[in-house]
Amino acid sequence: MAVTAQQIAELTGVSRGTVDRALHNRGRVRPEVAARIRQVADELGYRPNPIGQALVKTPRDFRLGVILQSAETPTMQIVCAGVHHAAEELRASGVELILREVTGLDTELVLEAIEELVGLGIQGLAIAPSTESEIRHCIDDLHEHNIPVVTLNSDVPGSKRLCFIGMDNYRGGQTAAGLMCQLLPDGSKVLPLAGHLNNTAHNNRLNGFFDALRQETDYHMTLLPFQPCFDRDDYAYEITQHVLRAEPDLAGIYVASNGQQGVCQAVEEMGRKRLVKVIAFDLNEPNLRLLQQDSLSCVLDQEAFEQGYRAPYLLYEHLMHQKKPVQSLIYTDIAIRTKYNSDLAVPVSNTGH
Amino acid sequence: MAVTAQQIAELTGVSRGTVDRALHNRGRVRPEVAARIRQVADELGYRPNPIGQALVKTPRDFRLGVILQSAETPTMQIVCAGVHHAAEELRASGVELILREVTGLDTELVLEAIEELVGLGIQGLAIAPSTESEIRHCIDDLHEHNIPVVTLNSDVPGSKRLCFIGMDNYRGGQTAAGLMCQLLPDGSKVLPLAGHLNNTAHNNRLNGFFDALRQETDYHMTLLPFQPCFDRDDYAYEITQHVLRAEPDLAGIYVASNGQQGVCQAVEEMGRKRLVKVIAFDLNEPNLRLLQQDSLSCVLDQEAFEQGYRAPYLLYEHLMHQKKPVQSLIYTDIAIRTKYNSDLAVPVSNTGH
DNA sequence: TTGAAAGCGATACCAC
DNA sequence: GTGGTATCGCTTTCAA
Repeated sequence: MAVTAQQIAELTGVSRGTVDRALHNRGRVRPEVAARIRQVADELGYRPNPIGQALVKTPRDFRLGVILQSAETPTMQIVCAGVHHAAEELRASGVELILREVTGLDTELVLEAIEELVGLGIQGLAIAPSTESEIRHCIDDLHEHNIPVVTLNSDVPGSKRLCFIGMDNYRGGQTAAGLMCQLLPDGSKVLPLAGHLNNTAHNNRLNGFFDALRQETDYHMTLLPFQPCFDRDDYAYEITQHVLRAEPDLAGIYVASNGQQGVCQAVEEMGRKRLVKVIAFDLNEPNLRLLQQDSLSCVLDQEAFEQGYRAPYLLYEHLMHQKKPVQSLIYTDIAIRTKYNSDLAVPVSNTGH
Repeated sequence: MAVTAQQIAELTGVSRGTVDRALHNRGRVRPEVAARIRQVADELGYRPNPIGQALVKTPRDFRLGVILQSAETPTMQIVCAGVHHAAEELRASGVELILREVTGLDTELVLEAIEELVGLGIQGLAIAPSTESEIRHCIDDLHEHNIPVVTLNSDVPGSKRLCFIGMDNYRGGQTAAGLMCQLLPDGSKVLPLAGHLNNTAHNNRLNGFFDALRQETDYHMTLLPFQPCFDRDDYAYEITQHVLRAEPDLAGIYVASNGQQGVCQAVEEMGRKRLVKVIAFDLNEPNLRLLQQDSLSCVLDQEAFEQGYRAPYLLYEHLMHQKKPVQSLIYTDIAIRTKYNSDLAVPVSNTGH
C-alpha cells in the first residue's frame, strides 16, 4: 500500500487536516510545521490517492458539455461515438456528459447550444467548431467564468481554450507527400485537390504536402496547379475527369478535402483505377469501402474516436485533479490506413477509464 | 449526480447493505425483496460507482507483477517504458507494480522470476515470454492459484491466460504485402527474410505476407525463396548482398524478423538505396534512424508502449472491477510508420488513468 | 494555527 | 434475512 496522509500525520505528530492543508498550500498552518510535513511527504514519496480525491471531490452536480458542429458528417459521427463511450464511463463515476450535435455550419446554432449548456450548469465544455472566429470570443468568455474549454477536431487558435486535441494537418500533408514519393516513380504528375480556399485545415494539409515535396530532393514530382472542389463530390468528379483527359499520364491525386468519392468514381470510369494512386483523409465508412475496392491507395486518419473520447477526460482531469494537459496542442496519431490495417471497430481502452 | 445505492435503499425501504447483497447476488436476501431491488435499480439505471468500489476494495497489499523476457531488445525497452508509466499511475492508487526484466532467452530465469514474484504475494501477473511451451504449464498453475495472467507482446496460446495483448502478426504480414504491391511496379522481385524457422510470430508474418500476395491478383510479385537470418544483422547483410548480386533487379525486401540493419547496410553499399524498398517491423530507436535516412521505406509498428501500459491495467480492472477483457486476443494497432509520421515520444493517456 | 469529525459511495462484518 | 456500523483516503467544515 502506498503511503497515506494519515501516516504522514502520525509521523509528524499532527492531524490529517493539517497535512492536507500543508501539502496543498491552503494556508493556516505554521510555516515550520508545513516545511516539516512537506519534507516527510517528500521522503516517503507521498502522492495523494486520486481515488480518495475523486470520491470526495465529485460534486453532486458534475456536468460537462460537448458540442459537435457538422455532426452529420461521417467523421464527426466517429467523434460522436468516442464521446458516447466517454459519457458512459464517466456517468458511472458521477459525471453527466451532455452532448449537443449541431448539424451544418450555422454558427448561430452553436452559440445557442453553448448558452443552453451553460444554463444547465456545465463545469467544462468540449467543442468541435467548424469556424473559429465567431467562437473565439465565446470561449474566452467561458474561460473568464471559470468554465474550461477544450477544442477538438478543429481548433480555435488564440482563444483561451485549455487545449486542442486533433490532427496536425501540416504533418498530415507531409506524410501524404512522403507516401506519394514512395508510391510513384520519380517525376510523376500529381494533382492536389483542396476544399474551400479559406479552410485552415485544408490549407495546412496542402502546405505540408508542398513543403515536403520540395524537400524530397531525390524525387521530382510534377505538381499540377491545385484545384478547389468545395468538398463536393460532383465538383471533384468533374475536375478529375477533366484533368485525366488533359493529362493522360497523371499518376497521383492528393485529396486534402472531401470529394474523394467523386475523384475515385472519375478515375474508375476512365479505367485508371490502381494506375492513378489516390490518397485521401479520414477513415470512415465510405472511405473504408473505397479502400477495400482499391479505389483509394491509402487514407490518412486522424483518430476521430480518440478525439471524442479523450476531450471530456481532459476536462475531467483538469477539474478533478488540477491536471493541466501536457501540451496545449495534443496531436492525435497520423494513422496510415490501407485496406489491410483498417477497421471501424471501436477501440476499447480498458485502462481503468 | 448518478443514482447511488443509498437512494435505491430508500426507495425500496431497505438498507444499503441489503441493496448491495441483492445487486451482487451475494445471497442472504429474500427473493421477492431482491427482485424488487433489482427492478428499481434497473429502472434508475443504477451502476455502482467504480470510485467508491475502488476505494473500499483496494487491499492493503495490492501487488501486481510484470516479467519481460528479452528485455534488452529495443522494442522491449519501449514495452518497459509503458510498464513504468502504468506503474507510476497505479502506485498513486495504491497498487504496487513489480517489474522484472529478464535478459536473453533463458527460460530458467523466467521461471525463477515468476516464483520470486509469487513469493512477494502478487495478485496478478503480466508476462512477455520469448518461448511459449515451457511457460504454459506455469501460467495454468498460477491460474489455479487464482492469480490471473496476461500475456503481452508474445502470446502463450492454449494456456489459461486471461488474455493476450500484442500484434496480429498474420495481419501485419498482409499489411506488408499490400504495401509492397503499392510501392512496386507489377511483377517486381521481392525477397522475404525470416528469423528463426520455428518462431511463431515470424512465421505468421510470412504466412500473412504470402497469402495476401496470392490474393492480390492484380499484382504479380515474383517471390524469391525466403531466407532465415536468425535475427542477426551480419547474416542478413550477407544474404542481402548475395541476393542483390544474383538478382540485380530485386525491387523489394520484406524483413519479418530482426536483421533490418544488415539488410539496409548491404542495400546502401551496393548503391541501391531507395531503389530497393525495404519493409521491416517495429518502430524503435534504430529503425527510426533507418527511416529518417530513407533506408527503410516504412515500418510496421506494434505499439509496444501501449502493450506495456495496458497489460497491467487489464489485470487491475479484472481484479478490481471483475471486468473481463473484451476479447481474449487484444490486438494493438498495426501502425504504418514512415519518417513523417514517426515519433518516439511517449504517448500520454490523460484519460484519467 | 490546529484538531476533530462528517461525509463522498461501496463493501464487509457483526449483531439481531 | 436484515440493518447498523466501520472502513477505504481524502477534503472540508466547524470548534477550539
